[in-house]
Amino acid sequence: MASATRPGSRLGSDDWVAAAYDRFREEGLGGVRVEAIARDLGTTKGSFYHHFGDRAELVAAVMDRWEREETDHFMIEADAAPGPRERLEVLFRGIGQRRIPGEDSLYLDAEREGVTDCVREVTDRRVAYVAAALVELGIEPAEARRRALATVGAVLGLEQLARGGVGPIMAGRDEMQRTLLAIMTSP
Amino acid sequence: MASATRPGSRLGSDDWVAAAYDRFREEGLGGVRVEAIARDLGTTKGSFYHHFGDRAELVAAVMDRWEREETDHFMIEADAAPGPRERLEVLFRGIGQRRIPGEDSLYLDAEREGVTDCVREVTDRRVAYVAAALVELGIEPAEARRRALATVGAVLGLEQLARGGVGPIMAGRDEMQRTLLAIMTSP
DNA sequence: ACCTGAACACCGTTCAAGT
DNA sequence: ACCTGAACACCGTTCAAGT
Repeated sequence: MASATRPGSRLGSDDWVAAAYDRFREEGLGGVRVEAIARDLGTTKGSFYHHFGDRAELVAAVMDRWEREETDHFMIEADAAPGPRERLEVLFRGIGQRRIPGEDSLYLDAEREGVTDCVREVTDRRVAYVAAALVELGIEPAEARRRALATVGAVLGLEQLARGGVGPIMAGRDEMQRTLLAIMTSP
Repeated sequence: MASATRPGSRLGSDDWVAAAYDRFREEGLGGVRVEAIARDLGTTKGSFYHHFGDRAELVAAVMDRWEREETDHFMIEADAAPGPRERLEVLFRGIGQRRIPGEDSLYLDAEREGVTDCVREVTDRRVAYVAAALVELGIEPAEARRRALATVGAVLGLEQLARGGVGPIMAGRDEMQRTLLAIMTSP
């Protein structure tokens, strides 16, 4: 395991978070299991409860790190784009994309794991960013906000459908993004 | 439990499905647990494996029944609407709605539970129905198909966001539906 | 043909006992 | 202050033994 620590030394809560994050990266939140991580660390699951109240606390710590590290990359990328239209293209691509395998099921897992607030915050930021771009394109703020919500919702929903294998989505991903962009920016 | 059978009599696989469906209704697929259902039926979990190969088979049977019973209601309702526009309104409302608590997490659970094919089939039917209504409104078939996908995706995605509590979605559900309808039917 | 009871492997959580 | 080891309750799955 990537996070194996020098054996013999005692563990801190950060060691548990690091090992948990490794598992999240590859398997999603479902992979963040106390007993399995204890195995990764070469210790017993009993010792876990000297660092955390329960598994939910560990999951929350993992999500904190995820939000800090993996969340704003494509907004930074979009900022470099010349105009609002190009910015939207980058955003559409970015919202639907997953950088690490663990993110694949994040929206699916968030509710069951009690981390909807974290995911919501990230989504809020994205909606606001899309809305700002639409305002730049001449759409009035209230309508832009509604369309931004619809857009982000559509990208997430299509992602969901694509995983379910509905129709030609997987094949026509770019096509769908162009369609969305055209519809959402129409006057 | 609703499905408690006359005690003493032996059980058939249909008894297991009935009891499982009761649990699905109230708790979703996550509630379909062999040991818990055995308790509901007043038997042991060991006996379950004389009727099914594994839990996945039971889950598949539950989904079969769900697809037969809960899936086409709002299309029938929509058929009664006077025109395509009214039909779309009924559809938008219907797609986002859940009739039983267990459906709340269906899209979330489908992948983990290996029942994406069933959900996909239902979604396919809905996309086709929306596309047909858009064609009736004068949009050419290929574009109608793309927009129908975007629409169903958006409704599902917004549902997901609403559960996560993003922004004013919960408050402005009707408003979002009107916005979607306006955007998707624009020439 | 169906069922029971125990077993096993995997979880999360608690806690007495050790260092 | 941290850790181990065993325990408990909950899962899915298997299987010998019973009816």
